[in-house]
Amino acid sequence: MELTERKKKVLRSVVDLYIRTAEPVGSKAITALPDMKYSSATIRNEMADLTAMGYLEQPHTSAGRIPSAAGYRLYVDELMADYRLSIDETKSINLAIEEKMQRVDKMVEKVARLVSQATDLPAISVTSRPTGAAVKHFELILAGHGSIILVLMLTNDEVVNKLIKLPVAAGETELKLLSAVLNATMTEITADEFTAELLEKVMRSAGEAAALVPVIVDFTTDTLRRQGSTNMAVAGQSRILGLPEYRDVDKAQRLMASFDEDAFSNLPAVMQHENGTKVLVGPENVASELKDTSVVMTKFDIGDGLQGMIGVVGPTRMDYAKVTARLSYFAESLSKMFAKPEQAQLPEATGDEKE
Amino acid sequence: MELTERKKKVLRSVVDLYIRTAEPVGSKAITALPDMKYSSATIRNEMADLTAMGYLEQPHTSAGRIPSAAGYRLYVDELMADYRLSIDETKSINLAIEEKMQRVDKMVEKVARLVSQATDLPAISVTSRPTGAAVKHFELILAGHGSIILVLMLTNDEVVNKLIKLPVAAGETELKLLSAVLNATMTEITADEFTAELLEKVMRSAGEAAALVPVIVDFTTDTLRRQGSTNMAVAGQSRILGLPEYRDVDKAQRLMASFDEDAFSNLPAVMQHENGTKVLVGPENVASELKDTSVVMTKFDIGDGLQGMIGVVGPTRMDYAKVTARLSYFAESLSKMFAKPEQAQLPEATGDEKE
DNA sequence: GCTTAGCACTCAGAGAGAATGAGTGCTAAC
DNA sequence: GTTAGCACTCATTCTCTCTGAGTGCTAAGC
Repeated sequence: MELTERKKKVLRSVVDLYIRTAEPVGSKAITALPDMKYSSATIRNEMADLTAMGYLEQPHTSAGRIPSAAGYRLYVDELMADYRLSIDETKSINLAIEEKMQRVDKMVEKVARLVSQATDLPAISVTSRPTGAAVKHFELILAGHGSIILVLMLTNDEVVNKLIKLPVAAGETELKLLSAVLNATMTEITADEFTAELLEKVMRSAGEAAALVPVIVDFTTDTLRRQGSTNMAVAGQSRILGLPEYRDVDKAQRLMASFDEDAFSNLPAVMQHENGTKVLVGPENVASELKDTSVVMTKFDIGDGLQGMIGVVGPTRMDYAKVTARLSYFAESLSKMFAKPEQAQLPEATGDEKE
Repeated sequence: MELTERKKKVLRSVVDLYIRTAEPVGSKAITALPDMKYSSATIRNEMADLTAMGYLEQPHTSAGRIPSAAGYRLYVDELMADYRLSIDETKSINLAIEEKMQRVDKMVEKVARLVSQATDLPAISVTSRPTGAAVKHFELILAGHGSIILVLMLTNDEVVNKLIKLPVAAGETELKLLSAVLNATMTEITADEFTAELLEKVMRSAGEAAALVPVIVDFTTDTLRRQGSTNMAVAGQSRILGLPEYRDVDKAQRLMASFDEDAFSNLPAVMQHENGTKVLVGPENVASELKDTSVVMTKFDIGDGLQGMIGVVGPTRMDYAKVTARLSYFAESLSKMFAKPEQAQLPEATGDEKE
C-alpha cells in the first residue's frame, strides 16, 4: 500500500493529538481539526489502512488509535513540523545559561536542571573526558606550615593540585631537585605506564625528598585515570510522575530506578559518532526498562577535548518537535558559551574554570 | 491519665507492627505477639486509652490504630529498642566507605548513594563550608603557550587554581611584580572587602600586567564566595515509590519535587547546634510537603572546618531504630576516615584530597 | 477491681452486574 | 472516491450488595 499525502497528514494529526492529550485518537477528533475536510468515515478508512501498515495501533476494538513506534519514527523523521522557539523561550534559555556556570564539574548538575525545567521532563547531562591524558608539567610550591602544594598541568590543559603535609620540613633545594626529577621522568606518560620500576627509579634519584614520591605518584595516576571518566547528573526525576503514562507506580519506579543505576551512562557512547540531535523511540532503546520511553539527546562542545551531552527522557508520546528544538538550542548556546575565548582583557567573561 | 508500663508496651507493639506492615494494627494482632499475655479486650481498652491520650489514631471506626506523631515521638525518644548492627552490616558499610572517596566534592554523591542503599530509602548528603574564607597566598606560575596558572591558597587550607590565557606574552619579571602586589594587598580579606577602590589601587601598582588584575579579582571573589556554599546530593529517590504510603502518585510527586527544589538545604541549619542523630517526625518538619514524612539525620566531621550531614527521608512509619543505627554508624565511620591524618610516609593512605 | 468472653455495630473494600458512550467496520447510497 | 447510517464492541463508571476485620460496651469471672 502506498503512503499517500493524505495518509501522512492523518498520521501527523494522530500523533499531534496524541502528544497533546495522551488519549487514543478517534476519527471524529481528526475531523474536528481545521483544514481536515473529510468526513469521519473517510478518516476511519485511512486510519484502518495506517493500522494495517503498522503506523498506528489500537489498544482495543472500540478505542481510537495511538501511534506505533514505527509511526513515531516516521513522524520524527519526516512529518514533524519545525518547532520555532519564541523569542521569550530563547531569552529564558539564554538567561538561564548566562548565569555563571562557574565550574565544569558543577555544570552538569545545573545544565540538567535547566534542561529539565525547559522541557518539563527529566533530563540528563553528561560530560566526558577522553582518556589518555598525561602530565605536561609538575610544579611543587612550598606552602608554609610544613606543607607543599603539588600542581599538575595535564596535556589537556586541565590543572589539578593537592596539598601535601610534609613529614619533615623540606627545603627549597630538595623540592627543586624533586621537581626536576619528576619533570624529567614522569611527564608525557599515561596512567598505565607508571610501573613499579619507574617508581623505584624516581625514588632513587629523588634524594632527601624520596618519601614524597609515593604520594605524588599515587595522586598522579589517580588523577590521570579520572581524566577519562564521565560526570553525570540527572534532574527533574519527579516530573515523570506528572505524566499519565506513569500513573502506574511500578512502571514509574522501574524508570526512576534506572536513573539511579547509571542506565544512561552508555548514552554518550551512542552519540559518539552522531551529530545534531538524536531521537531514540521506545523499543529502539537498548535498556529494557526504556522500551516504552523515548530519549532525545544532543552533543555539545566544551572545548579542550571535553564532550558534553544533554538528553531528555520521556514517554514515547512526547512533544518531539518542541523538545528537540529546545535541546538543540541549549546545546548550541552552551557550545557558543564555551567557545568564547577567555581573555584577560574581558573582565566580564567568566568562561570555564579548570582545576 | 497515667501512662502505665503496660500502655507503653502496647504503644511500642503498635508502632513496631505498623512499621513492619504499614497497615492499621488491631487488638488481635497485638495479642498474637509473644509475651503479650492479655486478651484482645484488655488490649482494646488500653488502645482506647492511648487514643484518648493522643498517642494513637484511628483512620475510621472499624479499622485498627496507627501511631500519631506524638506516638512516634514517644517511641523514638523512649520506647524504641536499640538496634544492633550485625557484623555483616558493619562490614558492608565499612567496605563501602573504604572504597576510595577520592574527591570531597564527589563524595556527597557517593555517600548519599551508599546511605540510600543501606537504608532502602532516599538519602541526602550535604557538605558545607563556613564562610569568611580569605586568600592566604597568591602564586602565579608561567605555563607556556601564553598562559599562566593562578594558584590561590586559602585560609582554610583549600587550594584553588585557574588557567588564564594571556592577551600578550608576559615575562617572569612582570609576574613576580604582580604576584608581590597581590600578596601585599589582597590577602587576608574576605570577598566583601574587594571594593572598586581596591581594584583600582592594585591595577595602578601592577604595571604591565594590569590587564590581568580584573580576571584575577573576579575569580578570587568568586572562589571566596563559593567557599561558604553547600554541596548537596540526593540518591535513591525512586525508593519512595516502593513504599505503600506513596502509592498515591500525587503525594509521591510532591515529595520528590521537594528534592529537586533544594527543600532540604535548610537541614544543615537544623543540625547546626545539635549533636548525634536527630529525628524529625512528620509535622515537626517545617516544610509543608514533609508534613507526613520523617527525616533522620546525623552530622559528621570532615576536618578543616568542613561539616557534613547525612540524612534519610521516609514515611513517618519508618524503622527508626534501624535507620538511626545505620546512619550513626555511617557518620562515625566517615568521621574516622577523615580524621586519618595524611602523611607522606604512609603511601597506602588515601585521606582527603584538597583542591 | 482488673480481666475477659460475647455480642451488636460500623464501615472500607471487593465483587458483580448494568448502564454509558466513544469508537469502530461495513454497507449502501450519493 | 466520499459519506451517511447502523449494528456492534468493549473499557469505564456507577451502583449495589456482601464480607470481614475491628471496635465499644456489657456482664460475668477471677
